[in-house]
Amino acid sequence: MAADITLILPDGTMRQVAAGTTGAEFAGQIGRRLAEAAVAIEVDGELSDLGQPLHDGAKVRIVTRDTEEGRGVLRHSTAHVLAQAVTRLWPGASFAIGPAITDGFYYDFELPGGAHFSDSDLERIEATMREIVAEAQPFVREEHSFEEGLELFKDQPYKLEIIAGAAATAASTSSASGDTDASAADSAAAELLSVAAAGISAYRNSEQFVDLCRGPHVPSTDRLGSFKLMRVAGAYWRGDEKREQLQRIYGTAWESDKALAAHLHRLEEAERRDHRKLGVELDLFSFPSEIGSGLAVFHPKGGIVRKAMEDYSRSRHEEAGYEFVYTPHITKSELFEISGHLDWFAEGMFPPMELDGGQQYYLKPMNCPFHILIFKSRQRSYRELPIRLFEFGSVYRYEKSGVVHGLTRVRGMTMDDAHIFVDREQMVDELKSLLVFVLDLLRDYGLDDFYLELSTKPPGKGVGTDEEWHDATEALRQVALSMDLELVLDEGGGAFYGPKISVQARDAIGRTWQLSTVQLDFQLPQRFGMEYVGADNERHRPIMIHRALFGSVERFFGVLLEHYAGAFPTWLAPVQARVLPVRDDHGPYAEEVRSALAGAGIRVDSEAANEPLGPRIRRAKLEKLPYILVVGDDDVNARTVGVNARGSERPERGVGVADFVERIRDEAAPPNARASAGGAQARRER
RNA sequence: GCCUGGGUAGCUCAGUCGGCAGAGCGACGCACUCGUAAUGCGUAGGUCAGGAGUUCGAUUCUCCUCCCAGGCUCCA
Repeated sequence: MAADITLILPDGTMRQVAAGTTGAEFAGQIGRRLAEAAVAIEVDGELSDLGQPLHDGAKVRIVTRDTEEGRGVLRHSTAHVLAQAVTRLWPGASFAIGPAITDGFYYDFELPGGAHFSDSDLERIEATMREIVAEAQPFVREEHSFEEGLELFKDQPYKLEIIAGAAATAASTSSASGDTDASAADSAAAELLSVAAAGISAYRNSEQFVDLCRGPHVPSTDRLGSFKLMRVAGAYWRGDEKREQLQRIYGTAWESDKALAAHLHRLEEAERRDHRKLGVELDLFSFPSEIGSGLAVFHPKGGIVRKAMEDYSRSRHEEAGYEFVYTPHITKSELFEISGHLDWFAEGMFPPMELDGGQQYYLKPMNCPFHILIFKSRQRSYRELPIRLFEFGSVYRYEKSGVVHGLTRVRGMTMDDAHIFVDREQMVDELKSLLVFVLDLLRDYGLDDFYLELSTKPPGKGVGTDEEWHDATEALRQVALSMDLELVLDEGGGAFYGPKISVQARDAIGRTWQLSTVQLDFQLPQRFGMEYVGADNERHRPIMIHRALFGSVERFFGVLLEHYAGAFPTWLAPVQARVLPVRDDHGPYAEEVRSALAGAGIRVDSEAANEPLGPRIRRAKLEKLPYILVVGDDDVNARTVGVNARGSERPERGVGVADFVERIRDEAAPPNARASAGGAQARRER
């Protein structure tokens, strides 16, 4: 007898269902498989529980478990199960927030009596979670007033704080919704706040367990199961280092065991590529503890790779009109007083050393002031501009002990740093050619999947004229668009001294790295009183562009190492070919081949036949050499080599030595020196 | 900087409830002379991260320092 209601499907079609139909029932009417895959329903653009009755005229879309939204629901629901398991095992535990995150979820806890989780606890917790899943507990939504909420969670101090915050927000109705706090913890808490404005919602799994939450959730815990707890970590309440430090448990959850297994496999793959691990295995670099945290030494093989990277960069910079400069590693404090670094970057600097009767000297954290002094060393004319000063400049930054990480976050590094000084008219063209140059060069190193991020003027602050900001920002934007790359706007995210564009690269397994930055600076020229004499015979202030392509050589080395999983392309490989004589008496011929290759500029070595061929091949493969050349009786007779190329199915036999030299010589050359013109620049010019 | 967990041979890791330190791989030596991802035998290799304390005795227990990992905070 209930009248029908009409639902609007995503494709615009209408569907009549009985009044009071829930999302779950609606999904069931469309199909059993859809009902099984459903975890939530979007109603008029908002995610909602499947158990909610639908209203007339609702625009609905079933959210299935194998979509990002669906996984988010699964992960969030799994986080609740985690919290329940912890409260079962540790009665009296407080739980704070537990959102879904990329690939998984976490929940923050405080255990009674200052207890803490250990790794073995994760197994116990996971076992308890599986019990809760097996119990098929429903997720029941409850709506409460703030007063009821305070009573309901009276033993949960963190929940009380969230509710109190929500009540306060609700009270000041017009409070701006734009909290731009970026930390995950805060935004997770903020989401709870915003939906709680009219009271609070909670989800109850059992008599004992209820959690403050906006939802939606899966109908029952038995819809969960493809999860794994990953690790325990510390985290500050609300991301504030002055507040309580809670215990955070991270987990991952997926729509199926298969998807979970695939994720775990991806993690293993990433671990296999970890540059710290490869650095040891391939004997590239190390971090001797005698030197100190975050300070790397490059071994000979790493040195070859690094030198090849740097040499190529130098050669391209030379072509692009840069001039090379060299500056010292330490300086009197005066320089950084003028630049302002001591005002706003002192924490990131090593403490000063006191010399010459009280004079303070600092290790440099940046190269820019030095390059400015080179500019200022004599009077400059507009005819000289643009001036492009390049340096592989070593800088030292006092990174806090907890942030040092492999080669990607170090305390001593070498920046491929350049500063370009231009006048207003040149600025736009210079930025355009610069971005083209940056992307070309990165492509030559084998990265080719980029997106750009443009950071614009922070509201209410900023040195330089509006016109300068506008021109520079527009130039950056135009170039970004003309590169046919995705452009992400970071509105108002620029530094006060100028707009910035950064190049983000995706590596071979899809991770993104922030690499190059191009930063306009309207401030330092002013602080240093930089000038040039213009065509009008007046003095003018140049505009300064800071730019680093690699970021730091160390970091870029680490990125490339992971991108290639240690298998560097031939031109970067520490050893490009190894000659293996099959038997002792092939040794002299092997040496002849080695010498021919070495004479052609190839980095080649050989390994005598002290062992069977198999193990020697294996060793060379583990070292990820591009080419293994096997020489035996046939080759000695025919003046050939057997070529076992990295990545090829089967070795080639009977390749003439001269033919092989021709072939590898091209590959071994840097991209701009190849006969086949393989460089990105050459490709673009064709 | 904070939280938690670590540091044992070049690498990966056992082990020691406080009583002479172990394996595999690698290195080195000898034998094998071999056609595309692990030949055999043998040898060497350790201040159990460093320092202090407790103890008859400390790699093991306690404290401090250094270094590493995963997070949090930070990344101008």
